[in-house]
Amino acid sequence: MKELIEHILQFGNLNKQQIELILNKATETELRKDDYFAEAGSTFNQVVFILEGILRIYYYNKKGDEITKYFIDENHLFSNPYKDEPLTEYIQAVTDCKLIIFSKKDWDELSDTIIDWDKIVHKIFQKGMREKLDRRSSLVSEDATTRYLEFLENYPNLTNRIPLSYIASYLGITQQSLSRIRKNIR
Amino acid sequence: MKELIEHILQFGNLNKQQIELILNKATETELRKDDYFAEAGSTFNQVVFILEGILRIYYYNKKGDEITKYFIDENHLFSNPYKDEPLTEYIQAVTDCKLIIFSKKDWDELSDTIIDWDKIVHKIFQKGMREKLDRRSSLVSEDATTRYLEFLENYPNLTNRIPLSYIASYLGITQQSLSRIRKNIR
DNA sequence: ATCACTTTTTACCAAATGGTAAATGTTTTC
DNA sequence: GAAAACATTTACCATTTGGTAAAAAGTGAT
Repeated sequence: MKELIEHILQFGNLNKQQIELILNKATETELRKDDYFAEAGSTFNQVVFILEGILRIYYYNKKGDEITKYFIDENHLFSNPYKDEPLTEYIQAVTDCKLIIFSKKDWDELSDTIIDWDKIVHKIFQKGMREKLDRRSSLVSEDATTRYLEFLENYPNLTNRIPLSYIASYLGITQQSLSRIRKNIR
Repeated sequence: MKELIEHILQFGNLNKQQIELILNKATETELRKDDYFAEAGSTFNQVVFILEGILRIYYYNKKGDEITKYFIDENHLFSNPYKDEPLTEYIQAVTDCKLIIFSKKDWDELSDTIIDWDKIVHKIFQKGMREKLDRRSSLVSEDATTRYLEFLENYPNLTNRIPLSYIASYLGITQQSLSRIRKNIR
């Protein structure tokens, strides 16, 4: 659980008691490769920290293609930004995963006992959204080769752990195109 | 200022005193078409509400093309998600604008006197980021025609107020392509 | 090692988009 | 209202990407 606390401490200070409070509410769990953490149509009201592994968030467009919206990897927190609304996306384990989970209720109640909790949480998720937005922004305005190179920069340690087809669906191209691009880069 | 208060009230309750507190810190200002609200390299520490007009946020990619990251229009709040860091983007008025401005300091101090202020603010900006992310997501995975049609849905009342070249740079295509697409749709 | 299964690479042609340049249309300024 | 400045459309061809299909490479189970 050290990783989680270190992660949170980047966004604000906590004393030992407060850290205890947080850890008391945490539950560890695991996912196998290809398992779903959550599926479109369901709701999920949890806050999740990835100790190990990679998740991908994807949906289907009108043509029926799988579109990968983003990946989340080790040492990142995430939750459902659309609180009680049913999900429109699938959240799937790309590799085996170890997760730490909080119920949204427990997570929010921490603001009763930890001053600044709301501010810390705000910073954490604000940063997460910002990163996702910035990464996706450049996907629109560049050609496929550039997009792939930027993907390599943005997710340097994910490349060899994710099937090519997922990366292609993240970049908005076919896997054939991505394969061709890889070939031309070398 | 009514519009601003109504906007905030969508995200939480405020009594009359609290509304007063907020309005006391607000300053009105105007921008002319093509004026810059902020430029890359500068910092900006304000929270802005658009009473009238449209702003666009853009940057330059490696090739030197202007890339429009997003538009912000009437009745939306925004601030700089990268607090004290220098901007990498330009914020420009697409039309004449009327704005309400808070200094970041004043804005944040409201949390001393308004319980739940942090939570309300969190919700507001979370929603803003979510919208931007969702809108950009679909830009990656669809062809140019579909992207343009989605733009029309997402920003129905902006289409005729924004030059075609800005829309094209938002969609990640050339203005020639967009012109061709427009022609084919009719 | 072999088979079944999945993932990645190739190949071919069709379709979409980009680059350059010019023509047309619209707005602003004097 | 003419000239200048700016925005949009059109046209031509080059390049990139997609669609379909098949081959090759990789993986896991027996």
